[in-house]
Amino acid sequence: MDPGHHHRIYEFLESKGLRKTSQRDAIIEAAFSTTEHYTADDLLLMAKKVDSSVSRATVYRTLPLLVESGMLREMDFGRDHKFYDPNYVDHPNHNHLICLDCAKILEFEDVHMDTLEICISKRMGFTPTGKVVRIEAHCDELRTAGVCKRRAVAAVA
Amino acid sequence: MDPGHHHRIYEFLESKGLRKTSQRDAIIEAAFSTTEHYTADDLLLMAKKVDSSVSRATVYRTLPLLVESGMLREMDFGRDHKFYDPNYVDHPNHNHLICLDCAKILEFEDVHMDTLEICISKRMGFTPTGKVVRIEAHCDELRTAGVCKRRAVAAVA
DNA sequence: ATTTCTGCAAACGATTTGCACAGGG
DNA sequence: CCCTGTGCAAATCGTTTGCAGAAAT
Repeated sequence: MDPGHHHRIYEFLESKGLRKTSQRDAIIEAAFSTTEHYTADDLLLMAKKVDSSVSRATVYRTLPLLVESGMLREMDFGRDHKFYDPNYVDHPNHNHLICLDCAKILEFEDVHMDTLEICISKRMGFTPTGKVVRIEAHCDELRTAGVCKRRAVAAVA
Repeated sequence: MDPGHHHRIYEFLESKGLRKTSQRDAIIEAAFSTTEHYTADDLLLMAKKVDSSVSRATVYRTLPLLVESGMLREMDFGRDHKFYDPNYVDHPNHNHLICLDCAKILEFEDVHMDTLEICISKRMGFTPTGKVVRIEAHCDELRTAGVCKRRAVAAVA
């Protein structure tokens, strides 16, 4: 993973008078070692592989910090738990398309969407700071060919 | 409220072999007596005003039915609890703009947004069934005039 | 009569928190 | 040293569920 993530996070922590610890280090390393979305519990497992002394409580205490730093995004996919998305650092304006057939979550960026966000907000008398766009859809390939080759390819498009 | 809501819901319930009860009646009446968003607990309070025998359990058991019927929409506003939106019957494609200054939730419809949903999905090889768009923004009037007259006007635009 | 519904209260499960000790500055 | 961070286990709180009686068909 990009070690720049560590830098940026610790800059943020330092600016808040917070300390560098081995547990936070492990959690941060785990948090940005993937481009997949994960739950708090997923992250606990990943962080434990780096440093087995990491506890669930520390993960739950660190997550809000990562979110506040802007490096990690909390997501509501309408499921039971909260998910976290580490891809906003590299793609700050990306959106999600959820395949109803295989439950895969695809990410996409779209300039028109971003422009529209601003136009609509202005029209209503607002200045937007961000948006959440989630499209739910069925896979065409599955319908026509009976198979969904996409299952393996859930990355930023 | 429009009594047609009752009809449509009971049609749905009947089609599933479920029964018409006074508690469900009270909950349905409460659920569509407003255009505001509410939580399960809010709905319990509203339903109790109609029929005080309604219990929290029944509200929680009825909500998924209303959602499944398509008359009510479950919403994640990124807050603690789930919210429910009764306005999808009349405005099936509406979206939300959340004012970060007064926390009011404004609803809006936009054809371009709907078109874009389809274009983006098609481009990725999908056929969309729905979308969730949430814009977070600051009120211009509050910034320039120091007051937000909008606080009283949270309706479909 | 049969089956679904209901209220109650207990259970659930993800997240939060109080505490006493560990460890960074 | 001082003060923040940690693990543990208990608490929290919205939501779900088992059960025995009530109501619908």
